[in-house]
Amino acid sequence: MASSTPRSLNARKQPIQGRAAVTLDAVFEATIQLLLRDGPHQLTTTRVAHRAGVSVGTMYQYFPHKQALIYALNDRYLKALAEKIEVVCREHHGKPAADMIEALIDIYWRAKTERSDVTRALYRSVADMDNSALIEAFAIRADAATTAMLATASDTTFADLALVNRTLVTVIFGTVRNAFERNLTGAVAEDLRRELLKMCRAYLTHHSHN
Amino acid sequence: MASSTPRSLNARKQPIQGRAAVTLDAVFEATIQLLLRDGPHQLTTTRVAHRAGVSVGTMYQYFPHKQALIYALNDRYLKALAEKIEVVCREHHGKPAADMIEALIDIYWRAKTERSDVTRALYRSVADMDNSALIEAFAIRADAATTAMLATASDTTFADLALVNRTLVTVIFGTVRNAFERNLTGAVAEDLRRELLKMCRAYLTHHSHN
DNA sequence: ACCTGAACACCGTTCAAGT
DNA sequence: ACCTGAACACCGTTCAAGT
Repeated sequence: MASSTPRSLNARKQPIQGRAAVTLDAVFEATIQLLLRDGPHQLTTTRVAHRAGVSVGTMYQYFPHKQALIYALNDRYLKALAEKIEVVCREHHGKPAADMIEALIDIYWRAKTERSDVTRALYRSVADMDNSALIEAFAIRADAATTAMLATASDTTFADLALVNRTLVTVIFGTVRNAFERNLTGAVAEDLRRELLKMCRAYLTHHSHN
Repeated sequence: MASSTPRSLNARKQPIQGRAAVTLDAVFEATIQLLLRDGPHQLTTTRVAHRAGVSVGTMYQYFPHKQALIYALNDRYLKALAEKIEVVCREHHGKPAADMIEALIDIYWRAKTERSDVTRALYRSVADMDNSALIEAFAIRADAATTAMLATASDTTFADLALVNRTLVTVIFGTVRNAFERNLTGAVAEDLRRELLKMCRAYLTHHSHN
């Protein structure tokens, strides 16, 4: 009884009417813009509301608190990313395993790098919030997509598909994140990416040898 | 001239006298305890000061603002981690490359997992703060230690040591972080760790073949 | 020389009053 | 039915007053 129930991070209501959807879009847009321009520390509810052209009270109709707004923003981003991964995975069904891995590295890397300012802003915004549910939802979709893909590899069958898949996904996503955090760019980043691919391929070869 | 100079994240003064060092320790201890118990959102300067048994004003003598406190906390943690890595690397000079990698994975994994609550609290605390300087300082120390180690491998020489080293370090650290973020524990985590080692070894073999 | 804590500006959140 | 924004509690930060 001593522990307080955490407040829900879900949005308070769904945009059912068109007007509400427009309002929501404006709020999201204002949030990301302010996040990019001034950083998470300067992101206040008043400023978001003002930039979105609504009152604070209206914002609180859609988001029960500030964290829910940031949560929703990250949710949007991760859902779009999961979508991209699913598409690429589907496109590579039946291809050789090495090609699959290359495509996976490629899409994830590009998605994070294309708008590195947005990626960075979102990474930084997410702190001080319990984002495990977001991470898990994303991981489940990504795992499903890559597992389904790997199962159809034209040149390899895996004794333990789930294990190999989890390893590859964790290594790739983790490496990209870390490379990003370390600010590796340009030629250095390209080299790393090539080496990551080599590494994954060496792992695949090793597994098909067992 | 339009951009504002960011406030320094460095501590305001160094603890020169013994009393000050004690005070600083109390503040750090209070911070980590509150972070663990209530999370970063509930971490207020008033509460930290109260728990540390000092006044807010005193805290502001040592830290120019709240972020500097969190920055210093993470700095301590990363310096201790770098220290551990340096020790392990030194201990493995002259060993086979595969053993080196195993030791590196082991120490990093253990350091993050041993007090997973602390690791998680620090990850979450760091947001909304520019931590790139911290990350970079840590990366430089880790890179130096692992490069020096790999250069002495008894069974392998590397055509491009810097590249291989950067790849290994980025992959390992990134994977551990991602595994951690995905909340992989117990047998699943153990399996992943074993696979990560296999993968790094396969990569090493591939490189010595070239 | 160092510490204190009331005071200030501003933030997150609410809710009575508007339309 | 939905929106507004003044009001409230509380936070980060300062600084005159203490020792």
